[in-house]
Amino acid sequence: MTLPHPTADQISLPIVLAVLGDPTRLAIVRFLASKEGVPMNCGKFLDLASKTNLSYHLAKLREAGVTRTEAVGTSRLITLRRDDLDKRFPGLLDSVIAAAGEDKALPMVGTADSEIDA
Amino acid sequence: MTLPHPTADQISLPIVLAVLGDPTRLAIVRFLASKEGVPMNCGKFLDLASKTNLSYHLAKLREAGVTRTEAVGTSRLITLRRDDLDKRFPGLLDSVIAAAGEDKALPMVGTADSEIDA
DNA sequence: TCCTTAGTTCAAAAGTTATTGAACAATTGG
DNA sequence: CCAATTGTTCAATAACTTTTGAACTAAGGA
Repeated sequence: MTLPHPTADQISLPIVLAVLGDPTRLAIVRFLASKEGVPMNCGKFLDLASKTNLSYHLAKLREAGVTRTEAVGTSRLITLRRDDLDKRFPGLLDSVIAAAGEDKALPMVGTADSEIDA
Repeated sequence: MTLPHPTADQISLPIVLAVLGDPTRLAIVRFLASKEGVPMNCGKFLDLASKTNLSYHLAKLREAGVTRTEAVGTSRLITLRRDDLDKRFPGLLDSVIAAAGEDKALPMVGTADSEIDA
């Protein structure tokens, strides 16, 4: 089962920028980039926002074409759409991730609690 | 006379992205980039929005640190803050401008009328 | 089957941003 | 001085976005 995603050519620059221009979503993207290749479920982001609110932000990221979300059981596996973003907007994702990596003001995933599992 | 601008280190990534995530402002930035070095006055952008609305969008760009605005007579001379943006977020401005350059959906400066003056 | 875990949906409330018009200020040219 | 040009401010409104809680669905394990 796959949720609705834009095709690569439907991805819009102003929408991507607006979606990344929110600290919570930028923190999500930074974390996805830091674990690139490893699909994350929504629970990984619970120190950024409530479950309901995360559902909202993750939908925004998916609808903008920034992330890909795959439903597996009751989970959603979330990955960056690096290939499509690089094709559409070369260099953009990398420069955003690099800049976000330096940003002490952004909220952090994994500062709150349990690094029980790896 | 200079209007209030953030210092280079006060420029915030999410704020810059949010400010660029608006089609009117992105069109302004694309036009500034296409004439880089040549300071533009507000009137150059009148085919994007009303005078009042432009004042609002140009203030947003200035307050975010994306543009520099210098008051000269009754005019405002507007330039991109490329040096500061490149220092803070290397590669970001270039990738945004390149992507915006391809974007047929963005509004255009100079499509409406008078190329009377150069 | 029943319970838990994982996440969505919905409607409401709160907050923010964009757009408008009318009135204003400041500079410049006649 | 007067009028035109250039742009700002203000208050109102419209339009969107974010956040919330309660209710819900769907899968998986005991």
